[in-house]
Amino acid sequence: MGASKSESFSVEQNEMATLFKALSHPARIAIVDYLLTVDTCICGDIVNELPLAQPTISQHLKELKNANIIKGTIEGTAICYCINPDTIDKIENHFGIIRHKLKNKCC
Amino acid sequence: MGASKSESFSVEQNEMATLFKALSHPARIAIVDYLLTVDTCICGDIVNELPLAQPTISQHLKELKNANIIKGTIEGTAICYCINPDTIDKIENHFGIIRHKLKNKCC
DNA sequence: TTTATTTATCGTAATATTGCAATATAATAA
DNA sequence: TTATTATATTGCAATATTACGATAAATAAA
Repeated sequence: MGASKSESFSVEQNEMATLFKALSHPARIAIVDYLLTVDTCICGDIVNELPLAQPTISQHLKELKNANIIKGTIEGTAICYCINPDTIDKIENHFGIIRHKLKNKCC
Repeated sequence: MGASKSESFSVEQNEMATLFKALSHPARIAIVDYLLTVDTCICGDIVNELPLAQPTISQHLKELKNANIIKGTIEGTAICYCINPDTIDKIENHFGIIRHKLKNKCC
């Protein structure tokens, strides 16, 4: 094997797993961190900030975009990236539910 | 290649990526979900709840344990699992920081 | 048009993950 | 001791991820 048996789980479970997978690489965490340090949406100079080659960054950005964690808008030859607050809300909400359910537990 | 260049990123970035990786599989989300549906720590009958073989579940539990998302205490021949609220706090806090930083952004 | 700039895609090698049968380990019960 | 029960480990095949050089595509500037 090697492939996940994703069809065995609920849509919600797969959705959350997909979101977390998008955040499961230090380079992608670093990209999100960087997007948060600048005042406005930046026109992708992320390549200069991270110790990875341009095609690798492009690939990581694609994954973050596919997971709706970031948005990219074309600005001439460049692309402006920013974080999608809706997806952050979604994840926060997920942990809010976990936190609430944990209140009734023994630990 | 194939291996992550984790040494190129901060300890915090690697820590968060490791946490998210542990949650990046639907089976592991399902395990967390299940642990939240029962009133007390359950003595691992998770195998009966999920459509995966026992060694596969054991492997997923190991990954959740390594990431400190769940704790397991030996109870005779069985093991009682429960969610580690400290790690949930850690993740919630991470998104709290993101949320706070997003307040000053254009989007 | 030609050239430069920026980002995306292709191809591929190295490595990691997933899943499970078989087997091992550990604790309890008979 | 010898089962029995519950969980872990090993080994392996199938698949996915990561990284990057080479190259393509798209837009802007000269």
